[in-house]
Amino acid sequence: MAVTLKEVAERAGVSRSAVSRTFTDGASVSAKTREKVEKAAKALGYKPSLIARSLATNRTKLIGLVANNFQNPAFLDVFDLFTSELQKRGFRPLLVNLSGDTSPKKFVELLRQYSVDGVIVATSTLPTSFANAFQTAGIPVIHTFGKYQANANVHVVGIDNEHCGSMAARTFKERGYRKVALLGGPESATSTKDRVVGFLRTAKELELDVVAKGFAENYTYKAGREAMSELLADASIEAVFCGDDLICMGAMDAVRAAGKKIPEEIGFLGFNDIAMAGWDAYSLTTIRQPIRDIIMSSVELVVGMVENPDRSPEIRLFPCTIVDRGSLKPVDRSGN
Amino acid sequence: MAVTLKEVAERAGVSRSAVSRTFTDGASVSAKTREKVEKAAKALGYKPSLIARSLATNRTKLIGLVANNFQNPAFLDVFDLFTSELQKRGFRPLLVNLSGDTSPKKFVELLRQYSVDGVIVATSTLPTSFANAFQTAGIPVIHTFGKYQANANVHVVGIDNEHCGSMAARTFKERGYRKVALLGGPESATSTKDRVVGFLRTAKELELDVVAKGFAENYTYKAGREAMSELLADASIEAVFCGDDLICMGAMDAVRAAGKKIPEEIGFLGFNDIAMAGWDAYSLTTIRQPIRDIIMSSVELVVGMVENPDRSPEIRLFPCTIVDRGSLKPVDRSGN
DNA sequence: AAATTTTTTGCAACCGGTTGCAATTTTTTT
DNA sequence: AAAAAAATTGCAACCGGTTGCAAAAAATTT
Repeated sequence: MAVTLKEVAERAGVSRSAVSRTFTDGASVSAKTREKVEKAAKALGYKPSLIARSLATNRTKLIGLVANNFQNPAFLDVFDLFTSELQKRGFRPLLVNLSGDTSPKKFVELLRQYSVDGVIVATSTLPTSFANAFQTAGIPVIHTFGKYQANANVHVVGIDNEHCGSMAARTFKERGYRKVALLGGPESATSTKDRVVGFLRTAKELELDVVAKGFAENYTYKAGREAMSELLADASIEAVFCGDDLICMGAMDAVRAAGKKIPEEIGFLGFNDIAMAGWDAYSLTTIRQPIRDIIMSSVELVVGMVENPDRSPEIRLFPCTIVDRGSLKPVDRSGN
Repeated sequence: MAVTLKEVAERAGVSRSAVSRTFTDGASVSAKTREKVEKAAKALGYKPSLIARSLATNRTKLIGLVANNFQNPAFLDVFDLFTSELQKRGFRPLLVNLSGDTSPKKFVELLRQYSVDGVIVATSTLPTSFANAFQTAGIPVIHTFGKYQANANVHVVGIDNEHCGSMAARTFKERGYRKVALLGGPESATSTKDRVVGFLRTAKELELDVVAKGFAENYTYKAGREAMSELLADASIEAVFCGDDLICMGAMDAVRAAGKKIPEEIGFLGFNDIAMAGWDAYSLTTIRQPIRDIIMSSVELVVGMVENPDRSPEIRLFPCTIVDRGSLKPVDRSGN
């Protein structure tokens, strides 16, 4: 069906190698042959088969993108950036939907069978061992949104979750809140754990009173709403730090349904800065995670690893920033 | 690096063909040989290389998924369902991000080079010629969310947009609205055009007064908000039919910012039923597009085409339904 | 113009599988 | 038990490229 190397070679009156070389960069062909080949190729509509090339070179230009959070709007950016950035560099994403199934083995096998050149594991809800499994199998891997570990043996790109938790506590202090609550994402996520640690530590240092603590079952509006309803029993909560914007919006609506005003009676601080956080109906003050930087960096790293597989593991952490909208009181200038 | 057929054959003491056959379903091998081979394969950790297989069989089990709307939450479901459904059937999605670039040629080349077995073009904002280009190139293609055309030469899966527009008009009539407005998505999208046609036709039949008409530049909250601000000049609007939930939410906030109450002073009818439509702050009455059915059907079709490429083109349209929440008045029972 | 160096070219083997075909083995029929 | 039919097996060619190597051609040096 498709035109092959051989046909081009025949038409151009050169060897198959010559044709191959004109389509391989870095290979040596004289200007004359190149011209003949290109003419013949154009006439025939020839494009080299990447499959055949992959077999011969043992490189596929395919990058596995494994994710398990297909329902969070934050992932729209992730998909958009990943795909367009890989595309720009001549690679292609092979999407793997992990939902539910978390045993690494199967996925390592799968991606190995497709001979992907590298893998980006984009999730914080999976143990670090998941990404490591690829490493062990000899597949270059980046753990995006992964957990920072001093003894890293895998590239990690993300944020310092502990520091972000701390930042949340400091923000509450600045705004004059005393009795605060924590409404985290799934308790098993490393990102949640780390933020909790940072938040509690700093809250203690600043003498904030953590009067309630809860976790949403997953990163959804509904889970946030439900978890908040339970927390609401404690009437003294002045502000809530949520582990995710979606959860936060659910929580806000639970609070409003209970007849409380935001931010007058209760304040909210979200996490991620998804598009909806800017919507009037929520106008959420939130901690922005620099998704763009994280993705760009991950792509750069994975492509780098393909070129140089035994580059030593790196940790890249990006700073988060507060995006101030209307769900927290303004900074308290009264002194204290 | 990886274990190959040959090594397994040697260890099992059989020919390479025998090994190949035990890993190809439908091939004939005796129970005895199969056992020997499987044992050797397990011991060696062998998995057949899909690349090599692809080259030999001219089948890759890769399905191109081309999309250009990575910012709409409606696409979260699309990605989730597509990937998991393909996965279930032993295929894999190769994602193509079209953002901006709309000349088919380049993408046909690209997907052809990767020898994808089929392509799903998931967009209503591209001319039908885009999907046709794959068809012409001999690549099985499904145009999901595509436009119904009597003289179809490409599989189309989606909804009857004209009918949905009509449905919107009827809904307004039922609820007792007279002066209505239309706030469509991008004017160039076939889905928008069709909905407008259906809406206007039925509005006329039912003697509704279409007092304003506008189009958002793209499927975003912001575009919706801006477009609505302009429409708002016409003070007589009683209800607005929006071409997309995101646009609709933007429009609602524009209206609220102008001090009008929803649904008392102005009603809204959205389109798609994204998760946020159910959020308390919007509680949007909307026309639900059965994404799940559409995707499942698309996947089934594309896989079907891979097996039987000259299956004749089919149109599959699924019914939309009204999801009644709080952004429209209840049905008017007063008689007219 | 001959000798040397550099560049270009084609040959042939290889990447890791599949598959048509003929030979062999096993099973069924008579 | 022999003959016929069916199932299994291995050989070898093939899928469509790449690449090391030696020969040939071109460019440079003497």
